[in-house]
Amino acid sequence: MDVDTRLLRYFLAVAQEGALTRAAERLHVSQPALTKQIRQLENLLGVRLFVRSRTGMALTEAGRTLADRAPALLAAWEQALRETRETASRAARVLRVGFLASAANEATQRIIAAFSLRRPGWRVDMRQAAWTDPTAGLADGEVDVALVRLPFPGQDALRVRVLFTEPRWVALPEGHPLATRDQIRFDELWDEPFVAAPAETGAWRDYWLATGERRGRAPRIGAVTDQPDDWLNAIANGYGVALAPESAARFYARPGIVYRPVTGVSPSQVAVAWTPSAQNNPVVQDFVHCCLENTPPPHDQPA
Amino acid sequence: MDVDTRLLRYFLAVAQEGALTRAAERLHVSQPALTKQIRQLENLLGVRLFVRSRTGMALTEAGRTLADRAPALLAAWEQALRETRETASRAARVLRVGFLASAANEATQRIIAAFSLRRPGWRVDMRQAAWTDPTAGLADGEVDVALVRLPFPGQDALRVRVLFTEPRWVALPEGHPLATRDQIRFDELWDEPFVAAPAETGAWRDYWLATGERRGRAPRIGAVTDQPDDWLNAIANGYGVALAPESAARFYARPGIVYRPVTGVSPSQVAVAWTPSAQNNPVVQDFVHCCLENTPPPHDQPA
DNA sequence: TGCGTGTATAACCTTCTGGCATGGATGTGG
DNA sequence: CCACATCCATGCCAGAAGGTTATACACGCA
Repeated sequence: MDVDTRLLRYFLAVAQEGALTRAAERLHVSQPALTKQIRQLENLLGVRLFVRSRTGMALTEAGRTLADRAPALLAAWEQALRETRETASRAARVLRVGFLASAANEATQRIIAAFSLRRPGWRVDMRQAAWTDPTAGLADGEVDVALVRLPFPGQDALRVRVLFTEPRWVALPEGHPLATRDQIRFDELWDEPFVAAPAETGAWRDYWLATGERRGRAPRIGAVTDQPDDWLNAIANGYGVALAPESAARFYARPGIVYRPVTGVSPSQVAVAWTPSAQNNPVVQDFVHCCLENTPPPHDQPA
Repeated sequence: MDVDTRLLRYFLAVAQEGALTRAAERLHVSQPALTKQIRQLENLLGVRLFVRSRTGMALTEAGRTLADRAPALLAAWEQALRETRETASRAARVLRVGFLASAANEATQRIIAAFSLRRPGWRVDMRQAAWTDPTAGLADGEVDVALVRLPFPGQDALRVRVLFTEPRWVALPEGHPLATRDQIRFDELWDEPFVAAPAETGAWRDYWLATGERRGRAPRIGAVTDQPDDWLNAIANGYGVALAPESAARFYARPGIVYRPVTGVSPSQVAVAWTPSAQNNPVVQDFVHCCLENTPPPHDQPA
């Protein structure tokens, strides 16, 4: 009786959403594909998991039983996966470092150099993560340690140390009325369309839309992108504006886009993060120390 | 990162056998198929799990890590599967009963009738198991309770009550020199070719070859079968002889085959078995009581 | 040199999965 | 009362994946 973790993920999504249509959306597959997969899972087990109705899909008792156990199964698999990868990188003397585009920026060079001095036999494998994964691969076990920006979903399950903070600016298309101003109040941007991160990034998306600083007004979404390049294009083409760390003005300068300081939004925090299981990995800890020693002050307190 | 339990099973088989060729045999797939699957698993994880050599496949450190965790993952899945199916059958008021061909024989009718009286609202779903599964579906969660013969592999993980015992006889082709004898000593059969169960049935196969009563002499295998019909044909066609419970003489009588009593082999035990998790399932316990009350004596002690 | 024991590759077939378009059932609002 | 929105199910097609057989390649050994 062989099952794919994919089937379990699909099943859980339907169980949680209570409807094929919404679950399909969340999973980025078409609704007919989900219909077929769920039916196949039921056939495989020989058990009806849902009762169908016009209002959606409701779990049967048996479905409830499976839905209760599936999350632990998936988590156990993820855990085994992480540990396997960690063993591999340790055996090969490779430290896998994930980073978000424009996370630590110029500090990165210094950190790597310092780490190379401290661990001469080790190689550093830098991996840039897509924006859809604000943990930069840490959640999947793709990397041992990551340079990230706070806050992000799942942050509580990881160990985090803040390295420094940086003001958030706004990126505007060149011809925008506000583009000539030296400084902009955030409330002036409330009604602007924003270029946003995909919905599945949750708290991350909200943070860069600054929903907390809008006094309850919903943001307008002009476009959704998940890569730096798409993001820049969307802004340059006038689909919307976007908040970005100050350093983006240097690292993502491009004709057609201007960056301006914004008041009234909290600064962005750059941090180094690792998994609890790497707490006792001396190489990871060495890297963390190199981060702390090669970035400007406010990195005393854990976040 | 989606994985199939099949991939984990394949991986474990190769890890345990230390060679693709032998593992492929055990898994009943071709060696090239296994080669591809293992490579795919490695690509999926981005980790080398084995070092290849002419002498076989040796686990890497990372492979060792995964091999240590995989059995628990598979067991957890099997457990969830069993519980889900059990919930389903309980909700539908169906008791799924597995049985081996010729397990309880004539007693079966009485047991079912008694159970129907005790649990009027319930339906009994009888499922005959293939000989390749001496647990009659209990191990996979296909059934809630099973009528089996002892001993079988995995018996210790289940709850078992012996119902009665039955002498083992021998089934011979009609023209066989011993076919005219009233009674046969087992040592007279030591050099006969036997019709055996498939190798993967382990202790079950050994029991019906009576390897324990051969004083260390290896049995001769004349044919391997996994269905009653094949088994009867193999014997009738003279590929070998086979031990069988006395009742087979009634239930599997057929021209070309004679059954004769054998001395020097222990009797076969017929038992009812259930999983530890069904220990508190009152319906299963009712069925067990019906078994005990509708079979001849020696069912006082748990086996 | 030929054989046995390993793994890898090639060519081919079948099954599975996903996407799109569409159908059927059932409420809901103008 | 009809048009529309919201569900899930079905049919059809393309591409990917798993399986099989035949064969290649590497090596130790008689």
